[in-house]
Amino acid sequence: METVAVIDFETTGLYPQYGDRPTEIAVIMIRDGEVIDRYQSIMNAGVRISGFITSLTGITNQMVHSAPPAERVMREAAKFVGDAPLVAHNASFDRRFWDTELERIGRTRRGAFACSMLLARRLLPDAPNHKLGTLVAYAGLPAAGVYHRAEADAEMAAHLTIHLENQLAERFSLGTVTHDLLTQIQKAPKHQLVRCVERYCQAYA
DNA sequence: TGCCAGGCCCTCTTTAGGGCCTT
Repeated sequence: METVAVIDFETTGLYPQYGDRPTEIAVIMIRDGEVIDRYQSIMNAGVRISGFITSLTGITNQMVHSAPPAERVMREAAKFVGDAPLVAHNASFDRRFWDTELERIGRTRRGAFACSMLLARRLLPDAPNHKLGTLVAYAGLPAAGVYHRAEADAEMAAHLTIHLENQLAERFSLGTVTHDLLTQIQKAPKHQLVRCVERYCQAYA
């Protein structure tokens, strides 16, 4: 599989359109089933962190106060990702922050997003739920550190993505699993997983 | 925590509503 960037944001809240900003980002680069590189940084976006977010993530106002500005961190992160296609757990959330922060520095996203949660709903339908931590435990993957910190969550999402690729390759006897196939699967109706993979294989055989 | 989203899925559905998942 091509090199893919698995990203995770910690933020001040859920809604960039209402002023929420990132406090931390991590990017885990994976290729051929292995982690090959990583980037992580806390960032200062000039927005106060609530007590709830500090209790959730452990990231304090003091920590971001001494961190580099969000614009600098996002430029570094965008350069690190380059043209690689992206993956995030519940990607609709990270995609909104990624696109909003890139717009702030005058850039636009180049790679498509795949979502490990949507993929897990199709490939691991019997999991108790499809939270990142639950899926990591369900699949027997190693916990990568403290939940709700960007690097640990991105690392676990990366291992989950690799696991889902392996499940897909094994189930459908695929030599390689492309990021494009992942985005096709997550867009297909849940009950049409088999048909979606078959169509993809026929089109690119 | 606030009661601010969005895309997906399920069902007591389709002229709808609620839960999941992310911080």
